[in-house]
Amino acid sequence: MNLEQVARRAKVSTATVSRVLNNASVVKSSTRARVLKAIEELKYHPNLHARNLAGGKSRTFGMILSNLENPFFFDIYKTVESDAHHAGYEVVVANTDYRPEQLVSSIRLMIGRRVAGLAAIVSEMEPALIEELNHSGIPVVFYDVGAPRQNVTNIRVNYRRGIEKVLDYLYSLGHRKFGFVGHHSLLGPLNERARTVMDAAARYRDTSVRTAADADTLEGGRLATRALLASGEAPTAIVCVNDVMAVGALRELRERGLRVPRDISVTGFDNIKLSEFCHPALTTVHIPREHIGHLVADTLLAKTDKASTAEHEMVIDPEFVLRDSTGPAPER
Amino acid sequence: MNLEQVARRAKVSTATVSRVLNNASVVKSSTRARVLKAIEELKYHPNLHARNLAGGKSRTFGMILSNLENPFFFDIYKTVESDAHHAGYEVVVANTDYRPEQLVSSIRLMIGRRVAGLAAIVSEMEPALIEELNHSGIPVVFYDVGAPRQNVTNIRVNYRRGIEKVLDYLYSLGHRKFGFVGHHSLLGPLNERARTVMDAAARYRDTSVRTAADADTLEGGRLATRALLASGEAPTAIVCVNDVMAVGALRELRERGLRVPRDISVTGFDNIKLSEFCHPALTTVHIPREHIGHLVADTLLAKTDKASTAEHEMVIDPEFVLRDSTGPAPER
DNA sequence: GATTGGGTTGGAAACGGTTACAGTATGCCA
DNA sequence: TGGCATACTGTAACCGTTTCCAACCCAATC
Repeated sequence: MNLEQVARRAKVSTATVSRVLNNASVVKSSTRARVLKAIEELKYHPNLHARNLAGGKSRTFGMILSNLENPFFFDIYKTVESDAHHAGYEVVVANTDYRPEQLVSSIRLMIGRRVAGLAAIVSEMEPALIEELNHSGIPVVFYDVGAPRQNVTNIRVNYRRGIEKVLDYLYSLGHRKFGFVGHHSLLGPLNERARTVMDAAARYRDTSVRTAADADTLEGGRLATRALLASGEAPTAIVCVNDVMAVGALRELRERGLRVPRDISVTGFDNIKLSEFCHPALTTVHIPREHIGHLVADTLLAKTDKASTAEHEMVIDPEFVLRDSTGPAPER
Repeated sequence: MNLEQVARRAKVSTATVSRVLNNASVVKSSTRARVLKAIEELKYHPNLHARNLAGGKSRTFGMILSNLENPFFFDIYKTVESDAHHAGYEVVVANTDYRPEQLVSSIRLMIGRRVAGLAAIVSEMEPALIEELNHSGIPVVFYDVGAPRQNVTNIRVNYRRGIEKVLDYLYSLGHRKFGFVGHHSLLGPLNERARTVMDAAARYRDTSVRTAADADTLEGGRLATRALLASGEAPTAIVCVNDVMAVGALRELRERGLRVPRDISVTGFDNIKLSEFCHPALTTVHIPREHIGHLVADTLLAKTDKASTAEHEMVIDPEFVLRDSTGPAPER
């Protein structure tokens, strides 16, 4: 089922069929009709691999994400996909599950596919990989990764500011003992997130912080919280690295008969839809995922369409969202 | 950056480089080393399009889902992806958002990609599309779609049984007025799900059912519940088409000061992780998504590897899961 | 020393499209 | 009637691989 068969059936050359398919240049309308009829009759579907190979172009963006199950990543993906689709591009996704080797193989795959652009929304990235990508000549957008480089746009969220807003608020409510619930990939020595909490808390002389980590899931949040409570004196406020884990934390606390926020306060991060629907609704920090998605899509499209005029670094300031999971520190 | 350049650098022919890449047949180890070195130095990445074209095979499965955001679909996807990856295949996903035209274009795209197999986990599918797929010769696995056909395996969940279990239980608790929260795509005339509720409820003379529908999201569940409560006498139990919408329902009820399950009962469907983590934990129906995922992956792999010996129809029986969101019907 | 044959390697034809370029037909004008 | 745009359409090279088949090398065998 290839061009030649269609051509034969329509009694034209493959070139003409190709022209009809790309509805480019001029084809006599009677010929076009004949070709379309043949395509229809044969249920012909052009081979995309051949097209990409011959055409040299790719109308496909790649997107690599740490955890598509987390609405934070999903929302970004969805926006990018929608924008790209609108512009005639399609998007293929890869999920790394926070596994570095998955990241490597996904990137290789994307290069092999000769995608027209790549968005990497992952928490950490080896410099060597960035180098490899750079060398491939594929336009790349990173989210939250180190130093910007040529051909690479970096979008970063001022995570530190967000955490500080949370801690300031909790401090003002009288909280002095904080617990931090994170996930493994965020607690590596290179990662700034856990450190941010420590640093921010350190601004106040009289505070203490303990941390526990697990996977980036509901269950993970629950287990981390359990670990946190099992070790030493209980905190009066639990700061979670994201909303999903915070919901897991809520569940563990409820099970232990602790009432939120009366007995203990909890905060999330990201402001995913669920944070508004769980009980109690989460005090959290809003990260404008749609905005980020548009930014990513715009950047990719701009980079492929013409010489890049796009910014090379964009910083986004997160917003504090007050809901029902935080309250005054209980008296002792 | 193509085979030829690598070949030139390693002073061999392209055929040899290809052999090294596919580590097939025999290549003298000294030659292989030379080639690998050249590949490394040039940061060469084989062009997958060319590979697929020349090789005629594709090591890629396609997967089309109604709503990847819903953990129900995501869990199936994840299992398939993992199994496929294990067997050396990759998976490309497409999300239809329940939009028929998206489904059509996704299928066309998959055919164009010449995927080695396709899993369509979508709620409805035009016969003409099935025909088109069949004609393409691509092995296909459907979930929950009409009559089985040649080259097509169908996996279906006995949804009716699940709903019946829920209604029987609620009935035994004294409930007589049910509300049904569904979503648009499931309320079409062709769809059996809404009807299932009606039918099952009709077995009891003294019941009444009203329905409301919205999208397959937290917000949708909330709005549908609101619509349900706004119209006439309130039901004593709300049966939701899936867990996500049920969590949305819980939220709306809480906001109205209705306590679950004291004032009103709520049930979900699917048994996603969240149903255990929300408050109150949802009484629901378990659908073995991992099992389904393995089934899908196994079927696809079996179909591509050899002549299909796979079943052509598999039916899965769902299990009732009792939790905290259901209780006796309140006295009037 | 010629023959044989296994282990390696190279040449070149696909795979299914795109596209630059050349060719043909048609209509219009001088 | 010949010349010449103009509007289509066909020919064939090329995109980057795989793979069949032939060729080569070299040691073992006769």
